[in-house]
Amino acid sequence: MALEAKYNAQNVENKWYSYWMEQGYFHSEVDDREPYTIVIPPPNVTGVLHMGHMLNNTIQDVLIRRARLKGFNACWVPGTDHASIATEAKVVNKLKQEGINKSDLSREEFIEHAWEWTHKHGGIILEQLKKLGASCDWERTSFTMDDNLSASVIKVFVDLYRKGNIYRGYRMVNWDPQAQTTLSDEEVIYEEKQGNLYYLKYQIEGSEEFVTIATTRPETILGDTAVCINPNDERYTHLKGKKVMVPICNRVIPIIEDEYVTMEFGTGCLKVTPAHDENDKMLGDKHGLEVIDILNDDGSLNSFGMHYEGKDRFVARKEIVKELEAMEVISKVEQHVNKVGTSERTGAVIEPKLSDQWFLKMKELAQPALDAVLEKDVNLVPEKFINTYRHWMENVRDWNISRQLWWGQQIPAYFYGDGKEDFVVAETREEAFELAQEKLRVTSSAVEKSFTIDDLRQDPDVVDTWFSSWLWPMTVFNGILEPENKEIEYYYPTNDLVTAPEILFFWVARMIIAGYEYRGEKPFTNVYLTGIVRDKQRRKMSKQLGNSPDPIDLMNVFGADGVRVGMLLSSPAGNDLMFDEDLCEQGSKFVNKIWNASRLIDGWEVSETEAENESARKAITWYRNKFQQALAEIDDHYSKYRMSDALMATYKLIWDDFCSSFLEAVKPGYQQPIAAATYQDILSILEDNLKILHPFVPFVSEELWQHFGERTTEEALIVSSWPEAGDFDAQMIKDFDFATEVVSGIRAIRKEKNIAKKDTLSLSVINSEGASKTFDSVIRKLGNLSEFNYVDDKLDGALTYRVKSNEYFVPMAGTIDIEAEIVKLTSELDYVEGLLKKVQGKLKNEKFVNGAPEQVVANERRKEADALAKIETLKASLSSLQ
RNA sequence: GGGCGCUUAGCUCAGUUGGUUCAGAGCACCUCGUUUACACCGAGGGGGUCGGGGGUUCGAAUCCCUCAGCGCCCACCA
Repeated sequence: MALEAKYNAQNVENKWYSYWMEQGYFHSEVDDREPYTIVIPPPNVTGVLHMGHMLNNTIQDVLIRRARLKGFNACWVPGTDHASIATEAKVVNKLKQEGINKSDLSREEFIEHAWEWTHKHGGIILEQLKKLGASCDWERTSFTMDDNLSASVIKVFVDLYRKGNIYRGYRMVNWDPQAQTTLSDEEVIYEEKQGNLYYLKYQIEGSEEFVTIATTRPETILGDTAVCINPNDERYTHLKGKKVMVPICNRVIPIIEDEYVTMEFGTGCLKVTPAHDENDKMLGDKHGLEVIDILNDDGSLNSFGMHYEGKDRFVARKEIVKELEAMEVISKVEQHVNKVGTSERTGAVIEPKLSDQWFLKMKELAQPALDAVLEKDVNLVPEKFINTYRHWMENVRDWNISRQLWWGQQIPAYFYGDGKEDFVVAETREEAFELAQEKLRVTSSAVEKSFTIDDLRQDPDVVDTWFSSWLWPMTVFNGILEPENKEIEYYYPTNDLVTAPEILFFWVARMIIAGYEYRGEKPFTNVYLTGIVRDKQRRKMSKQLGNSPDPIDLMNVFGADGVRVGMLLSSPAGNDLMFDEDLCEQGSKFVNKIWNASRLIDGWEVSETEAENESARKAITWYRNKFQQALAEIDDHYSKYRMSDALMATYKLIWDDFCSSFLEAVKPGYQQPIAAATYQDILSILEDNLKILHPFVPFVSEELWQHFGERTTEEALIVSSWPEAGDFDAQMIKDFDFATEVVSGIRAIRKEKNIAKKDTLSLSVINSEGASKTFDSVIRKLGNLSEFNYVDDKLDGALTYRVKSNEYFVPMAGTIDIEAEIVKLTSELDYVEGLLKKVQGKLKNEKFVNGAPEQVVANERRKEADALAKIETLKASLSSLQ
């Protein structure tokens, strides 16, 4: 059956994806081959596919498909992340719409709702990836809340605790009043916001005098426990040792001295609120100040807020300013831009808050992970991220790993008493009970008889989502619970990780840390950092802006292959991708081109008796060389993770060399059959083309591959082989390029003289020793020449053109525009004479002749000789015309 | 405030150690062209003082200095 005139992406894509799945080509099992492994950056389980995923997963699929073709045991592990904050927020929202508050539910009930939500929405994104053609090993699909993954997280927590890496600390943390949980430093995004700087007067105790402080957060004055000045500030020497009264609450607080205070900022007097500012906390610790927390967990003021109790911090701020104004203690209000931390997940303004949290010491753990990258044991692509990585790792801070949420792995700490230290950490409640009893035996004279296992209270918090995903490359192979199982030993370390630079610290760095800690080995060898997908105005694509096209729609319009090509056309590693649908259109045009070229071949009548055409034979030899040259380039690009360049090299090979040159040179005349031998070679060339196309355009390539041969299930393109690299004859390729230039000359004349393609012409060239005659037959064919002669002298009354130093003549039966010809030749003469002058000037320069390498000088001399010869010819031509 | 990076054709980007075919590619644009795969096409063409200035060198997109603009990361002086 002949190929359809129009390529139907939808049908073809569904057909082959199903076939690939049925045949189990995506599935990998441990065997004798060398493994090639990628673990997917797990998208949020309830997320939907966006353009970032498209870019990311297209790259991964290209890598995995090429590895499969290269004979590796290719394994791409898919999965999803439970995304504790994001998912919990969605579930809370959904319940709210049903009139249910989270606080009305027990933990178990809430978790049940969360699972329900997960099962309903989870995995949609993975189904969408299938449409893109992602050749993941779906049998290995993992979820960060799977039993064994959760168990791994608990095991690691306990282990790190016992090693002394995890501790519980009363520390300043980032509090999200909306989600009512803490966040890690990395989850806080600082945004510049226009605010006010209020100058407030605090009365000095036992005096009518005032001291003026500056603050951006007047509502926190109720939590003030000191005013701080710089001891070197001569303006305030008289204040030393004095006390001041906080307006409204009239609390008397000391004036303390610390060089931390910047004398130039504001008034040089700083109010100190240890409960609500990290630096103030530091001052408070240093000077032994009281800590007064004025806020509730939801961001409203508590009883220390006095008559503002119950009011939100921002409402309270406005109202307190009014009250202070009325009291006439505001001396000035300045416009002030400051950076406000907001929650990555909820967007709420975060509040520094003191609380008991779990922390992981990072400094020591980070060291091997830092060395790994600096020593290129783990390669970051592009390398510019090494600096960023180093900077972060060298200054890494302890990681707050507890979250006040229910959706996630509950922290395996069990409290048995009311004291802050009355807890034990264990994998199970039973184990915890034993430990607790032991501890009680030590601390109290007798174990309390009434103390039972049910009296243990497990810490209600869960661990940070990243505390589960940092184990991902290990846990997907169950490498934590069973460190010596066959799979982890075979697949780990994985090869390439493809992800966004935004999560370099959240995830990538931590995976490297965990890898070294738990396997003594890196989790992956190469990290390909993609850019951010932006729109034409360089805005980041986001739901809120509504500037992100729906990937599914795109694939419906342009086909998955087209979109894949579109994603890769302009996205070097680490560079943002300015997405434009035109790129996808270009992609689908490319697919169309491949399709039509195949249709041409498909339509030929093959004849066993037909003699081989010389032009075709020569073109086949040439293309095989050209293919090898391109393949070397493509392989080189791949080795450097230059995906766009690999694609572009493939694109040009197929479009320019294969379609425009090769097919034109081999195609039989109208309704002529093609020689069987020629045809077979063309088919094998087509097959090689499909192989290198497959990673980029898996669907159309498989469709054509299956069309042009009877393929058993073992012979599908997806599991065929990447072409072997081989030598190529560079001179032959140059000779062919020369031939196409000769053809271009003919075409130019046809155009100039309005001679149709179908009318044959005659071409003559002055016999020159330098020129290769290898592709004369191709010139004849592509130029549609009736004859192609070598002559000793120039032909009169013929149009002429030059290619390099050869002069070509096309005898014209009709008349030539002598005037125009003279003008043309004269201007060319001018140009060459100018060039000659320049070259000779260079050669007269002794510094150049003596200083430049011989080759360069020789090249200039050659140019000079060429120019002189050309001038000669031009002058001769001119004189013959005049 | 500290660190890193970028600036090459209208757009997105290549340009390895300064030197031959170094000023390039794709797209866009312009001209011409549909009987024999493809107008989702073909054949041609125009377009850049390589951000500005200075320096090193026989020679600079490439090395150095400086100025301007842009971006990212980290820190967070109320």
